[in-house]
Amino acid sequence: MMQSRTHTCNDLRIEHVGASVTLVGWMENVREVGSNFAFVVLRDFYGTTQIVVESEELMKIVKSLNKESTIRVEGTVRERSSKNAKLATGEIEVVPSSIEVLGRCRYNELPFEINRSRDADETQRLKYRYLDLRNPAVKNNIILRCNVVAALRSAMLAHDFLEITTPILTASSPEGARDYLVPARKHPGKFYALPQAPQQFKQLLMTSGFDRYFQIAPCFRDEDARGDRSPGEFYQLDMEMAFAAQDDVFSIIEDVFPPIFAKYGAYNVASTAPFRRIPFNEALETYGSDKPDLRIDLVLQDMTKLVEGVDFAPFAAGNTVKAIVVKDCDLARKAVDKLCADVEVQSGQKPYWFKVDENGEFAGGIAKFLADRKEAVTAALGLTPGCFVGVTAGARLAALKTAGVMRKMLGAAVPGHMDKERYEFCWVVDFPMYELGEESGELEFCHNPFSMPGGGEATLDKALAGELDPLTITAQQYDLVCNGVELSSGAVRNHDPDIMIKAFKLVRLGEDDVKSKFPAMYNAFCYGAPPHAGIAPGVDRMVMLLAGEDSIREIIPFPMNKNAQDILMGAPSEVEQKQLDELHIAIVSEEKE
RNA sequence: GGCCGAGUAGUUCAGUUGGUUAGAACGCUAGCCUGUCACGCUAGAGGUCGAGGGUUCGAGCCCCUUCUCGGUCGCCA
Repeated sequence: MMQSRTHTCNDLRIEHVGASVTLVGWMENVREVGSNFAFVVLRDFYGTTQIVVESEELMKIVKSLNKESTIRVEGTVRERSSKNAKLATGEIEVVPSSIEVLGRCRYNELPFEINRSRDADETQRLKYRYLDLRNPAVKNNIILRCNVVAALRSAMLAHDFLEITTPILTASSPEGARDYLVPARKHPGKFYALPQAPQQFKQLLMTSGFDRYFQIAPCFRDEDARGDRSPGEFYQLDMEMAFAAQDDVFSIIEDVFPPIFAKYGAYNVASTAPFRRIPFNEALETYGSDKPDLRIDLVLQDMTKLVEGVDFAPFAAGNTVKAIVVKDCDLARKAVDKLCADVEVQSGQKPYWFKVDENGEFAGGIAKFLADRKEAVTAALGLTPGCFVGVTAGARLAALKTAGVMRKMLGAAVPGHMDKERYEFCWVVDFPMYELGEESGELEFCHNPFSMPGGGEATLDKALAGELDPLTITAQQYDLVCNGVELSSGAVRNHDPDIMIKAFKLVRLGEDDVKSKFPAMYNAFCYGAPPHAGIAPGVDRMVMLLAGEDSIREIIPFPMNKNAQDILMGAPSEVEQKQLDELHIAIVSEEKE
């Protein structure tokens, strides 16, 4: 057993003094403090241990090695004459009798210094991810991920959920995100698709009589990346419950999540079960977002009526005007301008502002437009000297969303309005079932056509009879939101083929469309389906929140870059003509305009 | 695809109004150093300033084009 070790680099303590030990690991650093005298820092997965080299012979070996080579050290544990309290193994050192080279590092200069890899350029880090991951600060996020997944799995099993895997090669689905397609060799011209989510399979499992299903499910969507959205693939804690309603799903999640956040989170948990439930419309009106960050204590106020008749174009009749009042705000003019510019970049709409000076007078920004109604505005918004008022105006949704962006930025910029170091959960409920398509102007499904409408069949009947505006129909659909991050989306499903047909009829689709678009599910539901509901929290985003990271790439072992490329492995790549031929695929060169 | 930002030594960055030989820190190489632990000291090597074109007596800096990366919007039932 040549490469076995007696201890890890985090094991040895003062009580081991005198023991003969064998350690293996990476040569992290060499500190030469004299001729034929040096301290070698040996690092393995578990920690670091100091090796003291005192002989000419061993010094020769060490000097012949580049840092990050792997070595095997046999020697004796000795008490240090100068101890290092910052290190777990800081009271001892190992005096080697032999040093064996296991894996030579061929380069004396690395692409980045291991312990500072997080400062390196991201492309560089991804290209040398195996070196990046040697950095304990990087590696720890992956360990955290493993622990969280294990905790989720055991919590779900404890709640009597069965983990069932579903196909990775499946059929392309007509709705939703862009699919990743896989050509079918045995079926020229036909394609498999990688699942965007196991949605239909889990609903089929419910129909099959499995009462509680879950899966740490890989999902594939060919859509562009974001800071909190990895391109290509991600993992969900996908779950579904038969004979269940919204509250059943909520209570499982409220049972499973808080202990895991408490144990593994970077911050203390703030929310306890039951989480706050905020109807979609209220979330939009109060926070300007359907994923409100409840760590921020600022709320939106409506001032549409207050500014009626004001001669300022954005306040024109028909527009919605929202205000965010920040008390005791001492943002400098420069900071205000910067904040407004940032809001405009993120929301695509210009925000406005004014201040209340120490005499209660309006000053700066759009103050002059409001001078004639100072008292009314002061009273309605509850303004006091020292207030900063952010104002947004425009079409209702645009004004609300811009205000939402401004709320987040003010919360982050003005001290005292956001306690970052906690987790604030809430459920956003009662999403609208339908919306008017931006291009078509026609009624369309807002989100998931599989959701049960609020009020069920009766509501749809009324809408079909023209007695009810379909835009007021809510779906029994819910989002789990934590710190302004959409952790999860779920719904009570529509398990009744008749109600399904009616739901589709409202968007001008017939029974045939339902059957042809979702044949397996439609047919299955015709054989007696249980009412069922579920949810699918994103594992990557959850770990990101727990790790306190801002980029999703920090918690993925081998992430792709923004452009969905794996720099390390060189994917996507060209393939051999033979492979294309087998798959009946011809590449058509892109025409340049 | 739109908008914004970035690209200078192995790495992270600075580089003034366009003006001599493009700098620093870390890393690397060599030498010195027997208690360092971000070791220290001395010396040294290391640059297609992303690429292409233009303006100019002169471009890292100004203009145009282009590539790459990041952020953001679109997109993500």
